Amino acid sequence: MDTVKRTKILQAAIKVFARDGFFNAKVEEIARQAGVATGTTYLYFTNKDDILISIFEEEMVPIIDNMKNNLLRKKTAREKLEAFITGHLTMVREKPDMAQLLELELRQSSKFIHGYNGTKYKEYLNIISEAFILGQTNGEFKKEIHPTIFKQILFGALDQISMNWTLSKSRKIDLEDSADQIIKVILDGIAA
Amino acid sequence: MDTVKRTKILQAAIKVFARDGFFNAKVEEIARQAGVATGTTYLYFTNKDDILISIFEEEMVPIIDNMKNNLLRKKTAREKLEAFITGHLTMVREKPDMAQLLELELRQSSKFIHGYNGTKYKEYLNIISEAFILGQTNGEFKKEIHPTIFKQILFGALDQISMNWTLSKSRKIDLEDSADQIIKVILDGIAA
DNA sequence: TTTTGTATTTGAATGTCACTCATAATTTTT
DNA sequence: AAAAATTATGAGTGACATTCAAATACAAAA
Repeated sequence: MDTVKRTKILQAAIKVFARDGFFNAKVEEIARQAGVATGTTYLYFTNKDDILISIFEEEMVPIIDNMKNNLLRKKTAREKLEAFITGHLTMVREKPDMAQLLELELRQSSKFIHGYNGTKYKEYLNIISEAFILGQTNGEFKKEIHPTIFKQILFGALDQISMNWTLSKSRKIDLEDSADQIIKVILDGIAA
Repeated sequence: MDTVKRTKILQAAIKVFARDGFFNAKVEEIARQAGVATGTTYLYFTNKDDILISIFEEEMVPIIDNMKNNLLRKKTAREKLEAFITGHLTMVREKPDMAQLLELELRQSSKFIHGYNGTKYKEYLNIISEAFILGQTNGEFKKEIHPTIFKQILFGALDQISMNWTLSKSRKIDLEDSADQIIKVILDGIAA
């Protein structure tokens, strides 16, 4: 297994998917940009979906790493969750192409939506629940909220905001601002 | 424009999409189930995506209607938001096929994700922000939170939970329970 | 009723890919 | 350097979505 060639194909795929979208991207074009024949692609990946999912799994590694390190530096659970929220949105703002791939294109892959047990996806979400559990243990957070549900709530909120920003042509909404608002709502609630 | 035939095709499409998924569904099969020729489908819809989006737009009408009526009966803004949350999850539980279509298949449509200015989608989300604005006006909710961001936070959370439930084979998680948790987190925050 | 005109329907044909596989090129082993 | 094993190639195949020339149904006029 030639790792160099595999990586070349993945890098080409990132470009092509970002430019044309997953659906319109042609495997032939990915191969061309990677400097290999169409068939070669299928020696390294089982199909087009597999290319996309592989991009996800591999791009998530440094993202998860980075996020975990950042949270390590924070003392309270609240600070950790705040760091997750701002960190996620900063990532979306600074790497919009990658964000578009992970947020939008990935969801068009049938294989991803159904039956995909993405380890990296789970790992990313678990950063949230771990911080939350810490907060429950040390008395910062309410005990009656289930960590598994909480991580879905927070991630769902973040994801929706990110997606909207990525989709909006103008991108006039300030993501820093959105981060503050999410923090306020989720951590403090909306009651006056 | 034969409305009867159009409806027949849409009904057939709902069945086929629910059974085979959007991606695997064949237009020929939809036409067969509707009792028309393949080409006829294209007299009523511009393409496969258009069929799916039309289903969405039309199925959303009674859902939106029903939701608005329910909220009308509630007095406080908090009660309205609670009703929205439980209403949405009840719908997901009681019409899982339709939920799967609206939550999962729809997002695999490239046309829907990009550039789709879904009126009905917006209308549904706006129910949230209207209730929220009411709460801000009458002093129930904090004034510093932007209604547009709030509706995305709440819908994102709801959607994530719904999607997970729909995807999970076992469906062992109780959606009633999830509703309570979302209400607690979003309305009251997580601080102890 | 027949004819002429119009709107609707049909399904075979077309075009576009994802994916395969027989052949070729390259590398490794003997 | 020949044989064996591995890797790469790209023309070919099959599966649809979509189209469109021809057929059919329908309606209005004669």
